[in-house]
Amino acid sequence: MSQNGASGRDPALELWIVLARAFDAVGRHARAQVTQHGLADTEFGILEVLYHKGPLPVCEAQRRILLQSGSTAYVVDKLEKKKLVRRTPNPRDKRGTLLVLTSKGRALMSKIFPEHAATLRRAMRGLSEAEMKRAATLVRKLGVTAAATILDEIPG
Amino acid sequence: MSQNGASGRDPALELWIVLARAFDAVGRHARAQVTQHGLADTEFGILEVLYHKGPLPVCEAQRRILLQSGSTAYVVDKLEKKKLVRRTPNPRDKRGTLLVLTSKGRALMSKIFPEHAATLRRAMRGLSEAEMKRAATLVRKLGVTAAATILDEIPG
DNA sequence: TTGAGTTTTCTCGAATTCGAGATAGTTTCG
DNA sequence: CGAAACTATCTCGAATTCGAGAAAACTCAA
Repeated sequence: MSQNGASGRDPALELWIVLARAFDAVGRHARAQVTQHGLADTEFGILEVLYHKGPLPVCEAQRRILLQSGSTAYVVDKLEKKKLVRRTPNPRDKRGTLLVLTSKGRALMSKIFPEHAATLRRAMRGLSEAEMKRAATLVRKLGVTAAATILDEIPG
Repeated sequence: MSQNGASGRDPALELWIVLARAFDAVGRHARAQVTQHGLADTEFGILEVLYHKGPLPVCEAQRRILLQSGSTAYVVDKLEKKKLVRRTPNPRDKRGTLLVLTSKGRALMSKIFPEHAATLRRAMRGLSEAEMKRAATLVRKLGVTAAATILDEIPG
């Protein structure tokens, strides 16, 4: 997303750079772990939502993993081929499709997820719990307000 | 990178999710701005380092934009075709190549960069300056320690 | 109820990124 | 010095992501 450079004295610029680096570094930990089990991080992302929330429409899962619809279809295809997820019609909305974890998928997640959580704790052990919470509060606020204004940019 | 879900009561998990969302949201602002000038964010990233640091070896620029070497070559090719950057031999190290901004590149950046900074300030106006600084301190610490332990993961 | 506007999902081609070499040059140190 | 290990860059094919439609279904106000 562009990092770098003469961040200098602009707090926004500096936060942006720092955010990108941290996201990248922590992401490498997460990716390395998940890859060991033959999953891409986006695949893991979908399995994780389903594991915790139960069956969901594709669009709902998509929102969580921050991919466009085309990419999501691609990832779901892969999960279906691996028999980790099944597409079923959505009775509530005939446009939609429900994603359901197969028992194979659930078994895999119950093995992987605890490892995943441990990996993240390890990756973040530079911060105390209190610091993590303070960081999360600030960064959440940042994300929420930034997301709320995305379309006000060069609007019409 | 996988976001989502039952973050629940694990501060590390929660911070990870929040980080991903914020990075995505702010990134959309940045990308939208830069795209208006016909640049991809990775292209902008390289121009920005050169703009602020002067000529640099490819590998140096690469470190800043968080891409692999193959992707970096691809991006530099595009910048060269657009006459924004020139590859020149590196007298210090005959393996390497120096990237130099052309005058066209410098002119472009002197126009775009201030806008870019303004865009980021706007994207982040949900936080006060003091909050940005506190966030940056925490997130920097997170990034630095996470980066320092990447290879200790499932090592040998 | 009808139709304009929105939402969900998928397809497809193009753009981007990765990752594994290959090559050439550098460094280290016995 | 010379071998081994490392670094910088590029190439190339494969994997991934995007983005723009298209088709079907839903919403809701007049």
